[in-house]
Amino acid sequence: MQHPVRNFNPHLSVDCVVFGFDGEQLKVLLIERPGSVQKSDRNKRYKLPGDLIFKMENLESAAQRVLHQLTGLENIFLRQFSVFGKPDRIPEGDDLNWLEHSTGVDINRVVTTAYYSLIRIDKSKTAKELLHNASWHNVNALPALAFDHNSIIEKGLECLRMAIRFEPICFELLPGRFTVRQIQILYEVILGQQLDNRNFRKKLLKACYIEKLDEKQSGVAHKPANYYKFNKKKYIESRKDLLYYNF
Amino acid sequence: MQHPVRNFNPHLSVDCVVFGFDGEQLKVLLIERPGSVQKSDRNKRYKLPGDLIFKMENLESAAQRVLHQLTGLENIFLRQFSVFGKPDRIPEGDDLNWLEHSTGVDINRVVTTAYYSLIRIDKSKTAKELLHNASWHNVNALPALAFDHNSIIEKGLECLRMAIRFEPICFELLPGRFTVRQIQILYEVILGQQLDNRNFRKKLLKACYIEKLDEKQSGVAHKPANYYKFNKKKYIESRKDLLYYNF
DNA sequence: ATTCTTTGCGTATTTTTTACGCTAAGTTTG
DNA sequence: CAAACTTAGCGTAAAAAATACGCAAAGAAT
Repeated sequence: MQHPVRNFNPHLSVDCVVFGFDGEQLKVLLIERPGSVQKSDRNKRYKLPGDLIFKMENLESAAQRVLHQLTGLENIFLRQFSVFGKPDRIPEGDDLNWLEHSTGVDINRVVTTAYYSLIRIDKSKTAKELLHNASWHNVNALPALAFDHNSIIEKGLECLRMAIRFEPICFELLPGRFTVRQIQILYEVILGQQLDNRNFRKKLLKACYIEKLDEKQSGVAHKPANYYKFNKKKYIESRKDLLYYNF
Repeated sequence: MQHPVRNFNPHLSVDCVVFGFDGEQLKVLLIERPGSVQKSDRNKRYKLPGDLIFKMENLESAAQRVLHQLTGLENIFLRQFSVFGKPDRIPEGDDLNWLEHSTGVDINRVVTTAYYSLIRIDKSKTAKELLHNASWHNVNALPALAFDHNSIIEKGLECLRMAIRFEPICFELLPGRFTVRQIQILYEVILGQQLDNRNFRKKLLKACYIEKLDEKQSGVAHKPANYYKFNKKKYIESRKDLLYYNF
């Protein structure tokens, strides 16, 4: 990823917290920094996928570019959730050295715009990910990361948690067809709380944009579940005049 | 506001969408740009309060600084809601000229971090605001603003609207003591919808952090209403274990 | 054949929301 | 000074949603 230096804006970057769901746990995609990392950094060899942006590039385009290079996917679900711009967020020393060395620019401070991204783990091209030393990590058991990337993930998770309470964006994490249980586990993992399966089912299926398919699971060691799919069009329509507030 | 140029980071700014509530309408605080604005800009002479940030300054501190200078208030309620960083967001021509002239720096692109801020209109020092050519404008009838500031306000309003659905931050817009009706009107203005006064009251007063005071209105042409206050401590406590999700 | 797990339908109870009716307490009007 | 007007604030009845469970059914595993 050594681009011609003159095209980069050395002050601006994007970082992506890429969430994935393997059916059991919520995962985050991390990059292992190559090469010149010294001893003191041994326990910080992972970082978020991200990059400086080109001089004439949109922030969101930069995020899409990073993710496309990493996973091969296009039009990934992305949501900007915060900016991290403390003057000292890239501490002097190894991290700064590494960054200056790999970009070839003197850096005063880098402000990074953070996005979270939801992808279907099975869709992303594992080969590509491996090419970039990327790997999936359980969001509840992350290593110490470079820069302030642990804080970024934490905040991203908080925003995701907030978001799924009011819009069913978690379908972005599931395959096109899914069972009720799959969604329930996903909700349980993100919210960090067990839910009653019968009540969850009732609540979910009341939504007009969850459509029952004519397909069933097979090969599972219990009664096979029906598959459903998410109808985005109906969802958007149903939100047209939603009023709601709480104290 | 002509600071010594060398202390500024010419690539980074903050802009604040300052909301206020006058009892009837939601207002936004706008600055009238002084001096050298040419004819073609006549209809864009207003902008959001904002500034470039100092080289070693935190983003949020910069926002607080801008608002302190403007209103005289400290510890203002601030929430970062978005970054605006399109390469062309400050169009060439008059706007860029104005900015380059007033900062004395060649600017490639300025990424601005946008905050919305909630203040009690009566608390802000009107004299200071006038000193900075600031004035309150009805959020539903804004003039054409400089740069992309109209979009910034629009997005800020959207975020505020989203936020008040789940946390009662709108108390930041009201005086320390208030009547049920005042809050209701505020909700109606922000949500853009009329609400039934009896049901609104029930819903509001069920919240344990709304405390009835021993004071009543006087001098109104109808039955005087009781005053209430918002107990922040109780609010925070009550949120400790709130689980909630919707489809 | 028995056990085990999850599915998926159902029921009963409580809580919340919604849609109103109506009296009370003040000011303003005539 | 009484009547009109306005918002406050309590209440009720019906509908909808949330909660807490029971339980039979469909498969795989033993």
